Amino acid sequence: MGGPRFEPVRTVRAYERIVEQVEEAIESGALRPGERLPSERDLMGQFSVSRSTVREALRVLQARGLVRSRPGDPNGAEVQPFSPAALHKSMTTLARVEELSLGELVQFRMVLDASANLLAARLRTDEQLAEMDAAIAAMRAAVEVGYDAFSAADIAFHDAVARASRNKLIQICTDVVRSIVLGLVSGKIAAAADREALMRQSIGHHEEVLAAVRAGDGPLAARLSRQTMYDYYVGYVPEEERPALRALLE
Amino acid sequence: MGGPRFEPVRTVRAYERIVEQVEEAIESGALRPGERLPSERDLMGQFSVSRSTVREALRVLQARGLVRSRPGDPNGAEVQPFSPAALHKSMTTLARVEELSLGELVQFRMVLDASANLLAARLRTDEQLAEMDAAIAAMRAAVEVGYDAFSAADIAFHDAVARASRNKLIQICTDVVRSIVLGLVSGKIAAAADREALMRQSIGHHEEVLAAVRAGDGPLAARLSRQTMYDYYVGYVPEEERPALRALLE
DNA sequence: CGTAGCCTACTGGTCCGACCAGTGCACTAG
DNA sequence: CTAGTGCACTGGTCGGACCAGTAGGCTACG
Repeated sequence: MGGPRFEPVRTVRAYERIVEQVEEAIESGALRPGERLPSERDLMGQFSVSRSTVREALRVLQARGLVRSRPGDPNGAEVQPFSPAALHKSMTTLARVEELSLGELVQFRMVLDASANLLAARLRTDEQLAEMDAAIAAMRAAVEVGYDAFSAADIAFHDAVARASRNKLIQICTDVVRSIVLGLVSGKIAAAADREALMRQSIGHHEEVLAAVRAGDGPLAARLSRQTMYDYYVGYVPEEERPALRALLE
Repeated sequence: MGGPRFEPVRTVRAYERIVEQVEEAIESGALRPGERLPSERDLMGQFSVSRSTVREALRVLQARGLVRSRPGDPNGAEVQPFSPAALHKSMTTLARVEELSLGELVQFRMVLDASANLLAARLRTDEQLAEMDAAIAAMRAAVEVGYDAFSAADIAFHDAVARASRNKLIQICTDVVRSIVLGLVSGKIAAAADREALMRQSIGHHEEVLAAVRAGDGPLAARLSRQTMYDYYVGYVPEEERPALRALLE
């Protein structure tokens, strides 16, 4: 006590510092999507490391979704536009190793979608309303075509609402969680005997939601959207998880 | 048209298949946290690839937070328990490259925290209520100590609420987004001249929220928690973003 | 003169062999 | 029985090598 407070030295791997530098360049905007990194052989000169080290750094950057390399490309790795792929990957991992239940996922979707509708009722433009109209029309047309087309139109509707919320975080999380949920249940829905009735019911619910959004009644839109999602998925959620879902419905 | 529909062949890198196999083993539970992978030199034998390839695969797995290697460790890489670190990383990247505004982040926290409170009002145990009581007591005690202690107690309160919601996704996303927000504003709060008044006001708000949770009034708890967060952060949100935040307040 | 096709100079993907600084464990000397 | 010392192994890094693939310039043909 009393002496100088030494901090434990942290050994930093060479490849980590390369990752940091490139990451900083990308996140600060010095490197924009579409631009190219120098070739691996150039980079080993610039960083004064071996190619193995450069490559390990590039692997990490690629795993984070920041760059992409293609064999034979005369240019170096390409800086990628942001995509939620990495977010999606880690959330999917989370869902598997933490054993996220379908109930939790659906509950989260109810929360996000309701919030998106609440905001959309306030902030939507007429153009976005038209997109939602078009999506519902597509849903109606898709009932005859098949579940895949219906699901695509359904997604388009929810995406339009999410965009109208003007919150990118809501948009992206909605997208990520939805794809995980659909990965779990889409097979079951497609195989359900009464799927046509389900689809028609869902369309009616979506129309009610849209009417509330159009009228600017955010709380109503939020409540209806929660109910819509509950009705659509409750059949696939185990009995014991349903009360937690219903807790969101008042 | 009419001929057999060929699919484009996707060349799969060797290291990717190693990643897939190890990932599968971990996510399926065949490899549990704390267990060790074989050494890199063993793995090159098992997968019939060179060590460089093994190492690139391990770098990817490490970037995803699934394993961790330590130089000198006589055992191989250690399988890690899930941590939201990877999720945090990709969301932080998202916040930077997509230029997520503080307004969007705070709005998202309002949504998550309100939902957590809504659920907590229904599902909380007496033990969790006690934790929330303790956290508020700590907040009160910390006003004299300093902002860091206050912030820690504040986090403890919100964590207790999130746990009481019994939704791991809400817990983790709350945690991740909160740390990003605090990274943006904690310096400003600590330097604010009227921070003591802000802290006292915040404590009062938290007490009201807790009372609603204790009474089982979910909608009230949700509304109060939104207001609490709004009041706490609105000073740091640009004027033009505030209407979107207020849209959540009715 | 225009174009089809080849050639070359690169790229990234993979392999090999080597060295170093650490770590844990068994063995040994006290 | 313990304290200390090697040793055998680890991951981190290096350098060189080869391969398959690509793009773009060059050539030769029409």
